[in-house]
Amino acid sequence: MKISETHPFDLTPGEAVRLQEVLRDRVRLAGDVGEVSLVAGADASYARGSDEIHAVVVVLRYPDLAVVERVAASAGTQFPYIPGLLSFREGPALVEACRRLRSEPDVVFFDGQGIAHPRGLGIASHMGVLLDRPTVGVAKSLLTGTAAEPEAGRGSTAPILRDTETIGMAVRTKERTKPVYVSVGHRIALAQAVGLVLATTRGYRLPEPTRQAHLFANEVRRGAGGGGRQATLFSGGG
DNA sequence: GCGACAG
DNA sequence: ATCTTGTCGC
Repeated sequence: MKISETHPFDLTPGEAVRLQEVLRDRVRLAGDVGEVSLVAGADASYARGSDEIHAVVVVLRYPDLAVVERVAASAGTQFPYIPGLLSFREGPALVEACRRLRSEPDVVFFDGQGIAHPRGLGIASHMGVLLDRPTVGVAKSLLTGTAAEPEAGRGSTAPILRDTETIGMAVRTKERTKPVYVSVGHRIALAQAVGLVLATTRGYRLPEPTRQAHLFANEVRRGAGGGGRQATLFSGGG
């Protein structure tokens, strides 16, 4: 996957905030992804006290959700986890993993917020701008904004509000389970983002692209004796 | 000033 | 995010 744009990541928290305020104006909240044939999930993993980030991207064919490609990249970081600045910690490894991808997914799901962020630039939006590709934020909890509890049934939604503005959607992907929080990353409409999350969920709380990325990231970390690269490709099995 | 706070 | 066994509920 081609990286459209880049910038330094070794910034101070203050510089990172200023960069977010510049990049947020580049985010596109609309866009029709059209016919979807490949959906990717990206995630990162790391050991408790470690600053070695293991990032992965897993590409699934849509709508059958067969895994078509997996790539991983590991990178050290000095940036700590600070709420609101997650992408400055996980971003470098994620960008490198994206760069190693041969596939051109129609949309990429990231673990965390899109525009449902204090400055409108969660990790999904940030990565979307750098990749210039449609991205969606799928978070397990809220960073900012409020949302009512969606109705009990799978597929129910409730808007994530910041004042009167809808910045995302709480989505019940599985009954009797806490909802996931979906927000536009870049170049996609919220309704289509929510539709894709529901269409790629199979019996678990998290959509398959995200879930598969989660599993693979842990696999990479466990087996990464400090190494850096690995990639796995699957030819179409249909 | 205090509490909240993606992963 | 990670550590970490069993356990209660569907």
